[in-house]
Amino acid sequence: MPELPEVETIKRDLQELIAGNTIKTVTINLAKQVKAPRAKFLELVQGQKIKAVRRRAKMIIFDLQNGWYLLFHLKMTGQLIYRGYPSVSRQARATSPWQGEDKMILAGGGHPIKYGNAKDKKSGVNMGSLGSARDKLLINLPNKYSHVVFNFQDGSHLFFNDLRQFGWVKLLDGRELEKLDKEFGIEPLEKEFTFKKFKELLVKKQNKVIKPLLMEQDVIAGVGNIYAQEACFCAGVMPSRRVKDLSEQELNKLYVCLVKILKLAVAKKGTSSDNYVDAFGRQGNMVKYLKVYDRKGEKCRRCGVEIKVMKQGSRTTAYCPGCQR
DNA sequence: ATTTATGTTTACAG
DNA sequence: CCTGTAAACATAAA
Repeated sequence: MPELPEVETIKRDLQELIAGNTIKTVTINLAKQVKAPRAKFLELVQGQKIKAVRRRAKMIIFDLQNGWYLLFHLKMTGQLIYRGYPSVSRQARATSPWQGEDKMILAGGGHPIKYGNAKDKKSGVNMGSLGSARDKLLINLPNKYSHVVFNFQDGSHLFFNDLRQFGWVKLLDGRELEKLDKEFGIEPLEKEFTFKKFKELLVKKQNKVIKPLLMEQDVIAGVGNIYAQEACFCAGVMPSRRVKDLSEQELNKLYVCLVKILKLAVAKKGTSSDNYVDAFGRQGNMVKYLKVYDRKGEKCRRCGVEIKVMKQGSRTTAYCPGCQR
């Protein structure tokens, strides 16, 4: 699920909460999501302090004290949910809407889990009977999707949940991290992402179709299906256009729009729907600002024409026939 | 009951 | 090189 803005949101909150924490033990419930031999993983991770939390593309990186790096990819449905106590972070206590009660705070986030009325076999809890989004996340941790759990020295926990089990956690040394870093493109929220640079990158791919191109991780890192669609709408460009047919002005609009939308999405703590909760249980608010994504059949907020969809590769692209040329 | 779709990425076939 | 498709998996909606 999460694209750059959602991963950035999770990263910021985790940085605040667990940087400085020491991992006492790790519980691995589903070994295939840990891309390292179990013994090696435990050996190198348990007892380590987390020096910092970072993001690259759609990945979260923990810098460990011993020089190794923990790398998470949430793919479609992964979540990193932190459950701790107010004493863990004074600032977290001050800003969490959930202080008091059982004295726990929650942070992290990820894909919404629509529990519907399914029963959690592990706990026997009927998820449909639960009320708020908070209940759904808090009550049942670890739940049947908690495939890896980091238990900190101070008694708090970080749950790596993943309904569809596509996500992973890796353990890399410095050289491997550097190598991986090179496989990804430019970070669109960094200073070096100028229009000149954007144009340079795209011009190398003259024959490509613009919307899927925006999602290519080795060109621009972190842009996924939602924000690529939104950038095309904002620029008034049909997602099926080829780079070679785009004017200078259209390229410039795409650049300005992409940066603007990503920044807005980070400020709004990402896109969310249903019972999704982002860090601290606050809902991401970006969904209000989406113009085409998930709006098939609805009227364009700008021109009133009905939003249509097309398939590009295996991904759905929504667009406005009135606003996009 | 069956089919389809899902915010990701990779592998593979042509 | 490019393109498109399936596949990893679970769930909800159609």
